Amino acid sequence: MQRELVHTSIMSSKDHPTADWIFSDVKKEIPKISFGTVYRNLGQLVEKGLIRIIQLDGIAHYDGNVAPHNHFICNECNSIYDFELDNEDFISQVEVKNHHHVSGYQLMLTGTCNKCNIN
Amino acid sequence: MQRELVHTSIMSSKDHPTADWIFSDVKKEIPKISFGTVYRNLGQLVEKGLIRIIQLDGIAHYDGNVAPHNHFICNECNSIYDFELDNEDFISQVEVKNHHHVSGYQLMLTGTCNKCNIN
DNA sequence: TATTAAATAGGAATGATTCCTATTTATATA
DNA sequence: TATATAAATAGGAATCATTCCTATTTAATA
Repeated sequence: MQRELVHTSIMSSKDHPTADWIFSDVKKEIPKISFGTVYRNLGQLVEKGLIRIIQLDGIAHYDGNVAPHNHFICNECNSIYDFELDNEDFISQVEVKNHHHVSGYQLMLTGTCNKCNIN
Repeated sequence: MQRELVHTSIMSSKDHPTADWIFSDVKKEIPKISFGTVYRNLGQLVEKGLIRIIQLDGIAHYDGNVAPHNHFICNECNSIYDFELDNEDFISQVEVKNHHHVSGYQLMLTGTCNKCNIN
């Protein structure tokens, strides 16, 4: 089943690949795979909660890490780094101050990563 | 100049309108305006820092509020609310722990807004 | 094995956005 | 003011990621 190949492709790439990249990658194993199949399986994997989708400048990236975490995008090398926070008090802040009920969030920082940042 | 009309259209809409919405809105004043003009002017306004762009499910929304603030998206009515935080210690957390240099960020919470949330 | 359901390839269709070009409008300069 | 130059525009074609459609293949089940 191609769905598993799509899944392992995402998991093995420690990056946050696009549908296009995944397509090319899986194609190495199954040359006849089609774009439709990749997208359909990506959708199903997202629905099952096995992967996450990250919209970046209007194009979708996929993330095999479904544990709660955040993303840092380097403006120079365009790498996407994961990071975790010690406390996420902004959730309770918003619930208390604005009386919304928060069920999810996405935090994305941008800047220069430690590799590009030549101090 | 149409650029100003595009700008005031965004400012007057207290929402976070899409290019499509802005196009329709400005069209009321200038029926001959084209999509190309709207997009070109939106791009220039973003470049000048007069508006901000928010990517949401792969389509661009525009925000006339350029002061630092965050967004809450209601899953039920799809409204986008602005909110501010008292402290944003996640920036220093990431700079200290991951040694990246942070120059900007985007925080987006999702959930049920106080209007949809019938307690 | 026969029957039914799910998955697939391939390509067409869609929709947001960008690009291109001839024309119009604004700006600067003599 | 008249003229040259630059910026802005309309309109539509082109692009690109994504979705949709359909005939065919594969898997699951009785």
